[in-house]
Amino acid sequence: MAQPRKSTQANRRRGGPRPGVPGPDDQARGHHRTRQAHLVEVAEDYVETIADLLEVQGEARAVDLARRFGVSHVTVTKTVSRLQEAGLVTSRPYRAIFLTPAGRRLAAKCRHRHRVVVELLRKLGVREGTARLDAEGIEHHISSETLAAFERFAGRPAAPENTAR
Amino acid sequence: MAQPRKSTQANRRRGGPRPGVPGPDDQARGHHRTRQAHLVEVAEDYVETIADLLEVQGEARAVDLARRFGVSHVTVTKTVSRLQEAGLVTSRPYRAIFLTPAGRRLAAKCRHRHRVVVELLRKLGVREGTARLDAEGIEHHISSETLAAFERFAGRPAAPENTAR
DNA sequence: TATATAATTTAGCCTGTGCTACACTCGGAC
DNA sequence: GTCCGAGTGTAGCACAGGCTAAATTATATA
Repeated sequence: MAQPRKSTQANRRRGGPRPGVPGPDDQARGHHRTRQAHLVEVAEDYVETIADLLEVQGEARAVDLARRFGVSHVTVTKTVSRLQEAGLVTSRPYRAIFLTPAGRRLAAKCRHRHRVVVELLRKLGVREGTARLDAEGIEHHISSETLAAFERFAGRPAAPENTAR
Repeated sequence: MAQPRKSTQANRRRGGPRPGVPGPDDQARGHHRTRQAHLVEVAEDYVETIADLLEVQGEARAVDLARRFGVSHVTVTKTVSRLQEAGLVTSRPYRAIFLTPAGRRLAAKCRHRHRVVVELLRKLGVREGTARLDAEGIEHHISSETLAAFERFAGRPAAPENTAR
């Protein structure tokens, strides 16, 4: 009932064999996004979508966002009020939702990043629809360094066969 | 106090001008990951890390996972018990955590995907450390089609100038 | 003007993921 | 054989982000 235990626990305690493990700390830094960063993702998705709606139909309503995100309007309302506290959007009772300057800045940044990701995927041969879908998930996890790399690649003559541009 | 409203609501009701909007439904499909898929992400992160630990030190303990993820052991315990219910891991009180066959399969898949993403980023000129960090976020959001595209690119003579391979 | 309908708000519930504090086991060392 | 400390478990809290149901408001139209 206590087979594979002995050695390892002692090892850990004495700082035993930890060959090529990434190391507890920098791994933690990477994964620490798990919770905190999720809030950022949500914020980014919202401001991006709100910006879209504002552009297309002049205003963004909770019900529009709910349809876009596939959630109930109640969920949207709660999230929007959090974003309002964060200073990204403005909303008054029974009125549409608009972006603050900070919200507009964030939206612009997200949009650009989103476009870059889509273009990269397209250049790699991913179909339009899939590219858009995947980009929505990927875009939130791209550092500025990676974004720059994507821009370099996407903004180029591209791969041999896709010379069509 | 009610300027930009009149027209738009009427428009929406009558199915008015919705120029190039992605359309409520397919957008929703894309964003619907927001909640449900987060569970998948967590599961993937856990099995991947557990697989790592098993390989390196023969067993995975809650405290190791907690250190890796930068969370408390309590959080790990709760998540692990959920994963156990999902049939991905096994764990007995005061004992180490192991993977079920399903967990091993998932871990293998994630690992491969992770490696592909890192390689792609490297080929695009992203530094090793950044590539690993970004890959952790990106890997959960790439479809099989995109994965295939990444593999094609990462496993090829690469771009014109990088003909070194 | 009155009313019907769509949108919004509010209240209340659930689950996931995080925490601290405290109790308990297990294994190794004395 | 006991005891100490690291690792685990449990209780209880907070908050994000889902939901339904019921009440309220705004707008367009009859």
